[in-house]
Amino acid sequence: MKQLDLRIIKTKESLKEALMLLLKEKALNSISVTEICRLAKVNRGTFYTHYGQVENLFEEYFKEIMQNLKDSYLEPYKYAWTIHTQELNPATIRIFHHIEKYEEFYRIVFSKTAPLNYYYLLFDHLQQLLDEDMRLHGNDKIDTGMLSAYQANAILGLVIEWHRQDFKQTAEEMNKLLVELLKYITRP
Amino acid sequence: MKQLDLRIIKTKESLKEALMLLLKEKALNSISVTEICRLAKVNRGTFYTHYGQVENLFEEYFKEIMQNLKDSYLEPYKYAWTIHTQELNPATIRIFHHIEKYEEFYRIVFSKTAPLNYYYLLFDHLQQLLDEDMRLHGNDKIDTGMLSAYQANAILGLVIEWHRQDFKQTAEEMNKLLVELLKYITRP
DNA sequence: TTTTTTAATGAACAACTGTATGATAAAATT
DNA sequence: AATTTTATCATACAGTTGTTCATTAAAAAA
Repeated sequence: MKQLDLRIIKTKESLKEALMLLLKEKALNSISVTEICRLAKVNRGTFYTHYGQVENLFEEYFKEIMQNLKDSYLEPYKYAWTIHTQELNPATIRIFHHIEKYEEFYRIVFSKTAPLNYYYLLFDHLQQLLDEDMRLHGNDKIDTGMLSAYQANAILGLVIEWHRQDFKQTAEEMNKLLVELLKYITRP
Repeated sequence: MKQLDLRIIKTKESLKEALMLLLKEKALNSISVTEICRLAKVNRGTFYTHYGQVENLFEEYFKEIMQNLKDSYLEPYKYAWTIHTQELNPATIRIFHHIEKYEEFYRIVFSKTAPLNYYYLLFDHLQQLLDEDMRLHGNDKIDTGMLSAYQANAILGLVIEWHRQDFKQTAEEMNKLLVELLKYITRP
């Protein structure tokens, strides 16, 4: 009967809370283990029994956001899109709104110093969503795996451009832009 | 009359050489400043007067490869492609061969721990090449900036997938794959 | 060649890293 | 409630980091 030790839960919560506080002040790559432990009032050795480095702690936060991405996809629609229903599938439509909602988080994930791993993880989640959606509603004669990979790339490319332009567009505008681009590409 | 001090050149060369040696043994993110300086027989303080961190030293190597990417684009064709001349522009055709040539380098650049910054730098170079090519040979009624950004994303997405599959395809196969994908996308 | 400039050096510094220890106390098990 | 398990703790260690400073020596300028 393996029960989760309450001490572990408390320690992890303290560490996460400390990291969240620090992230509002400084960049992820400039936050030290010592700093987190001081703020969390947790022994430094204890940090190392759970996480090897600050990034591993951040990844727990990452997983939460990814779960939310998936959840928001399963939720009934509630955004202000209208025209794109036929042109974009639900997973695509929602990704921009999701990112808009967690802008602070994605500023970290797409910052210059962030490890490429976050990009890969995000890619995997997005591809999976697109792939599931295609198999449910799409043409089943095509290789959904390859196509979802290509589409995930296209969308993430657009998201990166969005980030580089400091998220100045709204999520709705990004959806429109994607539709325009697809129109241009598919009708040369 | 600002002349480049010979001592600086020698120091930088030693440091670079040491980094290159270490990169053959271990990952970039596990190489310490101390280690490089020990091997290069350069004082650690001297390292810090030129570079703030190991990544900055690596970026000099990065610039070299980017220069080569540009050079190889200006060179006359010498690869074994035939069919794609009408379907892909020269910059696109060459990128896969270039990456194949410097596979070792790109394994580092696309590794999970590599900072996203390398991706951004590579993107910028690629986009510039595509944009130049479009303005020379392409339709000048369209927004080449936006289009080159989209194309650079599509190609880099494919390259990332290539890396994740351990570069098992040849550069020529990657060109063919891109042509196939574009065909599929533009003829739905 | 001599003088001037300045890059490289060695040494020292506080702070952080990653790891290991036995002691303590909180939780789970009986 | 008593016992067992184990997470956390304080402490210590050698090694790395990033910085500073006076000294040395190599290069550039005169």
